[in-house]
Amino acid sequence: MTCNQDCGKNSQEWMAALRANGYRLTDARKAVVDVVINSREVLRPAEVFEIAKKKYPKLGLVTVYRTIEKLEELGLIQRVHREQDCQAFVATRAGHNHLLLCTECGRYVYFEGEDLGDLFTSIEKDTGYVTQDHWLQIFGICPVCQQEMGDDQ
Amino acid sequence: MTCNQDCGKNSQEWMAALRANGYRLTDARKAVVDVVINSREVLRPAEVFEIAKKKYPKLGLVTVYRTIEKLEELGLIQRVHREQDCQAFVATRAGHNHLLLCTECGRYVYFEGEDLGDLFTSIEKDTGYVTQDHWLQIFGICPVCQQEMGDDQ
DNA sequence: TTCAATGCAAATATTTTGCAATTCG
DNA sequence: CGAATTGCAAAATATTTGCATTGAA
Repeated sequence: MTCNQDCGKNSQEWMAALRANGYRLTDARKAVVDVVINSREVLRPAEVFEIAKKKYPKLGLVTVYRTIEKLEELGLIQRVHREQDCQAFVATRAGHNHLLLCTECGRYVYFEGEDLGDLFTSIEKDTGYVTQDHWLQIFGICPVCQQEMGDDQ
Repeated sequence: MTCNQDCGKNSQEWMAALRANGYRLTDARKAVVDVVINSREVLRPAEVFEIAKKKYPKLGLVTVYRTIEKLEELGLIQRVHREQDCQAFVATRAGHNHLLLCTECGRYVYFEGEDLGDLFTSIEKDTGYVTQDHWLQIFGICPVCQQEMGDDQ
């Protein structure tokens, strides 16, 4: 089972990564991993829980939180910030990519960022700050939601 | 009293804006406005509360939340998202500017963004999304914290 | 004088922690 | 078998709401 954007990752690799870091492969973790890796949308813990519980009814919300914590620690997922919600996650893609997010449904795609190196250099000179990291995130409406919005009108 | 970056705004203007929108000018609001407009750092509601209470001891935390809500609604302040904290605010500056934030102390400066128009055009073509908005935010260490870190070592 | 605004207390919502039972390796 | 993991319940956080009192206009 590969992830939604052909990012080259699949749940077996994620489970292997967990194993390699000394974590056990439990059914609860498999359920959470499957949900996150296969989602086209950004998901919040409660959403992961609802979906994963269908595959693994014994699942507890606490385990979702704890599994997310480990996946984030291993760099397999990353937190996405949106205006009113900063506890959503997506599968990480290799390299420094940026997110384009649908504000209607949470569907996301990665895009290659501009080379902002020159900008950073000039900002460091102007401000005296040493830059460490940056976020570039774009919000919009995905094709599916455009279609649906058109249908409604 | 003007704000920390000579943004051209002062607390009287903010109070006038509140008044113009039908809100009353209370001592509690003056205290909150003064704190936010004069802060060099991004502040969370609880921090605003602690500082503003010194000027106006009767202040309640709830009033801070409610005042922040109104200031945001009027576009006088904007919410800042950071890795583990998305309920911090800064005075808004005119135009589309981006934030450079110190990860140590929360000090911030605005910088003029690149023109990302071309990027948006090409992304819309590639993905089928219609873009609406974007965040570009840089994290780093401010000159003051660089100094302090140097002193410690 | 009137009604918006306040501040307390209580209610919500979200995330974390303690712990006994379970399960992976 | 032993230790990591789980899931429940309870605790801790953060934010919002209800309401009687206060105070701006």
